Amino acid sequence: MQSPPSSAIRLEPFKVACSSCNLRELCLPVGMSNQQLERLDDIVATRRSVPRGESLFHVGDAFTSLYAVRTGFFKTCVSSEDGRDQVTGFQMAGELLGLDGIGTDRHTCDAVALEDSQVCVIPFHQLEDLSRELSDLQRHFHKIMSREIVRDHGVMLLLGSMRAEERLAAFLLNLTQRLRTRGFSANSLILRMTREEIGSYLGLKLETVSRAFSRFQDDGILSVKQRQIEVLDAEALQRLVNGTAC
Amino acid sequence: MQSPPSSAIRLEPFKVACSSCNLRELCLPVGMSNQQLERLDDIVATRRSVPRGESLFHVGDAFTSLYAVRTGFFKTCVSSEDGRDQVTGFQMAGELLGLDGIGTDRHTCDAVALEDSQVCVIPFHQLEDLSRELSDLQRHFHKIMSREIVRDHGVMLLLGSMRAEERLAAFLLNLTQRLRTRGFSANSLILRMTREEIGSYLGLKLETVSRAFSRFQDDGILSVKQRQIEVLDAEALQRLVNGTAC
DNA sequence: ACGGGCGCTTGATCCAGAGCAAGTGCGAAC
DNA sequence: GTTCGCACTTGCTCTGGATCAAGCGCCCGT
Repeated sequence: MQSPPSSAIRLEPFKVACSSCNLRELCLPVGMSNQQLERLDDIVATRRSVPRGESLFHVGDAFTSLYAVRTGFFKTCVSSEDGRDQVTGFQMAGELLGLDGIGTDRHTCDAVALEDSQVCVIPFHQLEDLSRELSDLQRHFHKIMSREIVRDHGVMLLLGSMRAEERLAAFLLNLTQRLRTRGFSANSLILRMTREEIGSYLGLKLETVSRAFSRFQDDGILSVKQRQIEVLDAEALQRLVNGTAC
Repeated sequence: MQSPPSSAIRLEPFKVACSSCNLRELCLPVGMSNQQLERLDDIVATRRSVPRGESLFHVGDAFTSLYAVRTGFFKTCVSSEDGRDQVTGFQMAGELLGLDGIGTDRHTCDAVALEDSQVCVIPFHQLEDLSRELSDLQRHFHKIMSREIVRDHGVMLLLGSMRAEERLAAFLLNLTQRLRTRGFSANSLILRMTREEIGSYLGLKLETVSRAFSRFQDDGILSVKQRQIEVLDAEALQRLVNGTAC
């Protein structure tokens, strides 16, 4: 095999074409005209493959680009001076990674692929330049950043005021909602992350997550076979999140 | 008094002039030339006064503008379907409010003045238009949004993995840091919010916050007289946050 | 000056979730 | 196919913070 140097990370310089991407309606270029899409295509010139377990970027890495997940699944995590670790989010196809780096020109979290993944590389300064010309692009980019802030507020609400089972219910509903948007079944999902990663995201220990899964199974709300989850009673999950089931 | 209709909220249409504002180095127009500042002055044409206890905006309000705090102090809070409430942040002079509204054209949180306050009204679409012309402004606005995301990640870390006293220590260090940036003493501060609001922000009950304050006072880390706080040993606070003092 | 109420403190008890420990099962490597 | 290791489950105990309850003190309005 005449493969590139033994780096786990491969750059693929061939054309990607936002204009023909089936994630178009989820990703950055929502609602842009074909003509505008061609301009975007010019700057989104490379993909990058990230094997399971590898990082797309690390805390402290120089920030140059945003990344749109094409295939696969990521987690982002921050850590404090002492080794404390916190998963701040999970990203699936069509979602953007790297917004954290804009503020300081350095990434402030790690982005780790939870399965073999591929991302589109979006050089940020070129995106800024282009968005000064295309107000639709500018508008949409601002909306994406704002929604990220709103999403984080939701997680803060969850972490600050919900009990363990409520947190897990909210998490599962959020996942199924996002899968549904992507055309997948809303009732059957395969978790890409460990119990420990779920726990970190939800501010719980892995045993607590495991117990909550078991409890949901006993109550007939879920069927749980390791990472294969069937949602049997989505309404019950919703009731839990709403606090109605207290 | 021939005052405007008995609304608690007053609009003041006279000129504010970012170019001569002493918050210039904290607020939106960081690092802009005088010529650029004049353009910004044109769109930031009004102030708005918000008396203590009143809201600048509510969940569901149409989003039209960002607000820069000129004087005073705000909290932002979100709430879930059931009455659960979560303070998502506290904003002081020079900080921006309203970024949450961009994503959906509706505000997703309440912004409440914790003391009589005054904000500059920044019509958002005009800001977008201007930032398409002034790349420095565009760049800076993106940095502000990104930093907000990074800040939220920090809060998630705090809520997800810190113990009560660590959370309060982190909160106090964050406050003193921001006050220092504004030229105030780093060791003496007056809290603008109740124990309950601190607790909501930190995912704790007000009794726990109160106990943590008492503990810090007993340990000689703080002097606490109601809302008047003296930081006697900032290093001890830092050690707590770092987990070194476990 | 004084009365009322809200915000705060402090004590006592309770409990959800952490921590610890002992398995179990599945998937990957040989 | 067998072995190894990691992810997960489950039981038991422990504890940090919640909850309940009582009182205090400061500020504000009269």
